[in-house]
Amino acid sequence: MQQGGVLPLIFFKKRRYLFYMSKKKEITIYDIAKQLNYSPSTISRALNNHSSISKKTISTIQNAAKELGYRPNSIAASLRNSKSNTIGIMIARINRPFIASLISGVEERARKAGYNVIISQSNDNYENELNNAKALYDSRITGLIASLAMETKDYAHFQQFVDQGIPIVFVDRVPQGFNSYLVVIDNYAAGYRATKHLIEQGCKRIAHFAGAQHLNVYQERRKGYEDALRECGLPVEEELIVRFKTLSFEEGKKATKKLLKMKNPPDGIFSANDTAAVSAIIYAKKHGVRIPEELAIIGFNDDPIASIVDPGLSTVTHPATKMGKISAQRILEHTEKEKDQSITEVTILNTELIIRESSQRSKNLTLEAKHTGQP
Amino acid sequence: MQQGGVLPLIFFKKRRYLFYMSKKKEITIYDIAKQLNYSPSTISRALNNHSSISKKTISTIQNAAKELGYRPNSIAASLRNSKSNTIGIMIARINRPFIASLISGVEERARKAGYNVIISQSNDNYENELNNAKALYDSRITGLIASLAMETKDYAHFQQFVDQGIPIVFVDRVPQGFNSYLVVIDNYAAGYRATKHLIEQGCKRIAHFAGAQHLNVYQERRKGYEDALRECGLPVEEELIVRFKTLSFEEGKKATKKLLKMKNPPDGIFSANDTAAVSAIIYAKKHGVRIPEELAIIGFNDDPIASIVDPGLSTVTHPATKMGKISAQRILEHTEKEKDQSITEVTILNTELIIRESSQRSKNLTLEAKHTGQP
DNA sequence: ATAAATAACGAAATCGATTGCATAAAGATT
DNA sequence: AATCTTTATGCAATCGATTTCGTTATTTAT
Repeated sequence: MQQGGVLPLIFFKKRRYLFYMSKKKEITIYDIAKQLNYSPSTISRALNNHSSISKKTISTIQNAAKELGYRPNSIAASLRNSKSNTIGIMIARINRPFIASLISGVEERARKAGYNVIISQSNDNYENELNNAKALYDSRITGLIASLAMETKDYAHFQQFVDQGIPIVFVDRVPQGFNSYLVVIDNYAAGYRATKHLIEQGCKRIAHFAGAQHLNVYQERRKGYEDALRECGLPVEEELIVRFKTLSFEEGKKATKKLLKMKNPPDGIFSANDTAAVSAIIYAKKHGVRIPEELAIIGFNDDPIASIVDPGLSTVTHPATKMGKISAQRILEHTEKEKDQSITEVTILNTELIIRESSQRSKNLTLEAKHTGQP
Repeated sequence: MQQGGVLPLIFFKKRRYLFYMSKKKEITIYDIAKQLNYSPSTISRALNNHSSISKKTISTIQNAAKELGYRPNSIAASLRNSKSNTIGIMIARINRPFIASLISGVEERARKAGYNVIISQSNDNYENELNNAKALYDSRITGLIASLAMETKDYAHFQQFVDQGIPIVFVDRVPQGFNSYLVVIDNYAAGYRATKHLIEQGCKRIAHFAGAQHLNVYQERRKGYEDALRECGLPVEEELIVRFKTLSFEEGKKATKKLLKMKNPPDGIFSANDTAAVSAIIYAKKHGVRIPEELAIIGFNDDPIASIVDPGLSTVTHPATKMGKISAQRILEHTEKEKDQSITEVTILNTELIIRESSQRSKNLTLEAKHTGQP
């Protein structure tokens, strides 16, 4: 749909003789050893500031290393140590705001500790997830950070990591009954609060855009929604719970259309993501339904579009970057302490309701508060 | 701003004895060799379908390998081959729609070829970029795909890759005068067309939100803008060219405010990105300026927010995913053919204007066309 | 002053896969 | 039958860093 053809141009520039001779020789600890008349063992130890090497020798060697342009070969070290200072990430899609921020957090924390980050995306396809698991395993990653593909219902492909003592951190979309680290938000509480908020705004018939129910995140959001209704004495009506496959823009439009056509249409929608919620706003607006007066809407994730759509979409913030950082942290700690993975440790992060105009019926927010932050 | 505290819970589950004994032993080619009474050489060759091994032996060995649960140790192979089947990515920030899609494209293409992808982000900081370059270099990546940090004006840290024959593909934000592969769009043409479009819509005083001018992308967009004006007999006025530092939402707001306050305010804006353009739409709307009638606006990138803001933002599409795929492809080809890098090969991708309501003065688009695709 | 302890460093094995060279056996050639 | 190929496989070195186990000096303790 976007982009067009490809116009390949070629510019020739002067060729440098160097390139045709050979690649510049890599300096190894053996080269340093020869140069300084030390053994490679000593060089290695000196470069790692080992205590058994005298300070003088250490500085001599480190200086020489710098002088010679020595660069450690981390692959060799990885082989010897049989681990690679690399954290693997398995997610469904990189180009989703939440995931991109998550990855960003992982990368930031990991790199600070001298780790590399390998990414792999499944496009929500189980088969891909399986292959990616193999590839990451074969790369001898130090730890795995994973958020399940939509299709994934079986977790056998994660066992290989456990068998090798490689820690796994599941984030957001997590499996059930699999020993690992979990980093999640309290989806139940968030769903509950979002729904409660709509009720407080006077909604009596609240619909729910529900995601695939075999995924913890969507199931829990729905449960929170239902319990909030029950607790406030409102009926849970099946016809108001729309089961989405992917919570896409298109699906959201269709769902909204169907809901608005009902003889007794809802006066509020809690959507399990922002994309569908925004499509509801746009569709409703287009068809003359006033938001939030006739239809109050709240989403989930606080994607950039939430603050841009008009009226601004109320939503639940997802501390994506922080989740990434914590996930990386779990791996690092685990590795440091050489813990085993026969325990499940759960980290639950707080979410926050962001109330914008799409659900605010009582008092009006100032216009200034409307578009905060930079999308 | 988002998220709150952390609630760490711990669930203990039954411990499995296995974990306390030892990690499951990894199967190597030596194990297979012993099992089948072949030499490791033969095992290695058989697993790689080497022609000098008989078909019978190959199938025997491959079956045994599967049976025993053999998993190749790619680190060992990397060491021996002194390259790692890994493509490194250096970008400013992962959580930008364009970049995330770019990475997605790289990952997809690379993984298909059995390559891993390591990411590193500089946060637009030169120092970080430098360190990331070192880290990636030390990881012995097969090739590098890089988009420059905002601060970067010196390219010496890329020379180490060249010296080792490691191909570099610069994408989008590319350096000048550095032998490498380039994958870019025609920013000049895009800027020209975007501006021309505004002129065709009747704009006489068109402002430009310009990005940092030492970066090719922003410089070229500006030049396209200026040449379009000149060609149509319109004056290029310095006071209408706003020099942004980061093209952020906040900056956009400030710039719009300033422009609208002028005694002779502009009737059109060509923004070098969507974020700033969207902020202009929102600010202008808020202050009663009619879009596009009084102020026509066009952005750049086609971020999701562009199709969500109301009125929809006209913009220039950036074939991000495709650029990523092509970049990966360049690395793969280079590696396959063992080319040298004393040539600069430029791939220029087409962009397309997407006309939405923010710039469409003459005929109205149908509402249906307004929100296409899923953001 | 002599045994004991410590400091500083080296030799060599190791991690696992790859590959140039050698070799043995079988087949082809004259 | 002797020579030459071809086919199929093994030997051993190699990639570069790490680490165990020694081996020397040198210092401390008795």
